[in-house]
Amino acid sequence: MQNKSPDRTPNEIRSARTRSALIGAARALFAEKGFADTGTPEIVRRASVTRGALYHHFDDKTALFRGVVEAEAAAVAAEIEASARRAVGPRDALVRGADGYFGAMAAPGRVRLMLIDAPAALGPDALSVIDAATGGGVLRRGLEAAGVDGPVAALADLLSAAFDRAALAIATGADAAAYRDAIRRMIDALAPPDRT
Amino acid sequence: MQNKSPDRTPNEIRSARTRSALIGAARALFAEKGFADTGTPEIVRRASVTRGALYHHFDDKTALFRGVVEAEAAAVAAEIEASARRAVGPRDALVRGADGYFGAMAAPGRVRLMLIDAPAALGPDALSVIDAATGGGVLRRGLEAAGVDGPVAALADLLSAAFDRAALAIATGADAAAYRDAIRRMIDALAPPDRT
DNA sequence: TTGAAAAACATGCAATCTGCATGTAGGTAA
DNA sequence: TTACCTACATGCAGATTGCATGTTTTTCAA
Repeated sequence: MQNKSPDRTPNEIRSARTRSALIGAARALFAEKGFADTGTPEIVRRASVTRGALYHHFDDKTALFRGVVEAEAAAVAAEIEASARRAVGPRDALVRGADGYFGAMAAPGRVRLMLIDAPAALGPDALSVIDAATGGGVLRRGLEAAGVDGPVAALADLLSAAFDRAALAIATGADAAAYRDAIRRMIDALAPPDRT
Repeated sequence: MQNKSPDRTPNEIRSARTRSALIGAARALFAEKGFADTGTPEIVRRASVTRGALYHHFDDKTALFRGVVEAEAAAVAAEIEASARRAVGPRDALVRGADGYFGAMAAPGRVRLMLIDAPAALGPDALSVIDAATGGGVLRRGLEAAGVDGPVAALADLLSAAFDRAALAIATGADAAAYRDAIRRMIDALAPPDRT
């Protein structure tokens, strides 16, 4: 991410530590018990911080959750791009990007955070903004690069929803192979293999 | 729905009235302000009922919400089946069913209730049960009837997710035509038109 | 018809939680 | 050193949830 430049002032270091402790504690508890069933007293207890510190760094409990989700989204996007970078062509990039996505979404609790609680707590618009800046954006560019015609933005959005549902299904114990196969089939249907 | 058979006992009538008033008031408020931001005092005020009556009929606030969502899901399923019934073949049934779905999801607040708040409040498993008994089930049978091979259950699930995302996008002001076109394209890709 | 039992509600309370307002300690800059 | 600012601590007010405990209708059998 960002290296701890040694010339940071003590206040900046303190703030970063507190913020990080809060994000970390909140991530763990939100992932385990859900956003609604986790109270701020429990979060600050786990972070070894007071509620005052929380409300100094974040507007409210939802803002803290937003911080958690943004960090998760950034991690997922990084893993997708890392996978896609190893691709040989645009269609291969889609397939490899999909692998990267599923690998990233296998992180414990991530499905609950990003796909279950985030839409309700942050609202669909805020979430789509985060998505566009991370996973959704690369998917759309991937479709365009693969030469898909038609309403590419809408197609990318729908395909993104299918990805999410697949990750959700796998996380809740469904047959992972079947869902990966189904996703592959969708990609093939939209971006014909013979095109690459 | 169900005709008021004249031989119902007064208690049954009273209970049904109270339940109905609660479901109706809750539906309106949950749709407008969301599940988390609606308190039970406000619900019972609108329903002209006391909180005691609420907790007599429902285990908790979440159970009331489940009642609302189940009613919504039943209404959506009914509209889908009504549309699909007019189809001439299995593939046409998919397309007409899609129209029915989008028509049903245009009901004010329904997207928020079913696609935003329900997953977080009821949990994905409870929601998938409701979905399987309503929209998801007909979609899967539709794909099977259309002769789709492969992991049909997974494909139906992913396609269902795409439908949901399209309804969400349209409800939040996206280009409806583009999303309907994208859905049509997905159906065409999975169930080739020449097959019918 | 009546009276006991059950169903359907009504009321009040205890435990929490959230957000903020106000107070304090440590850091910064002139 | 001093005045100010950032980062945090503490306490409080309002609201909410779920339940425990009354009260009022219905039911049903004698």
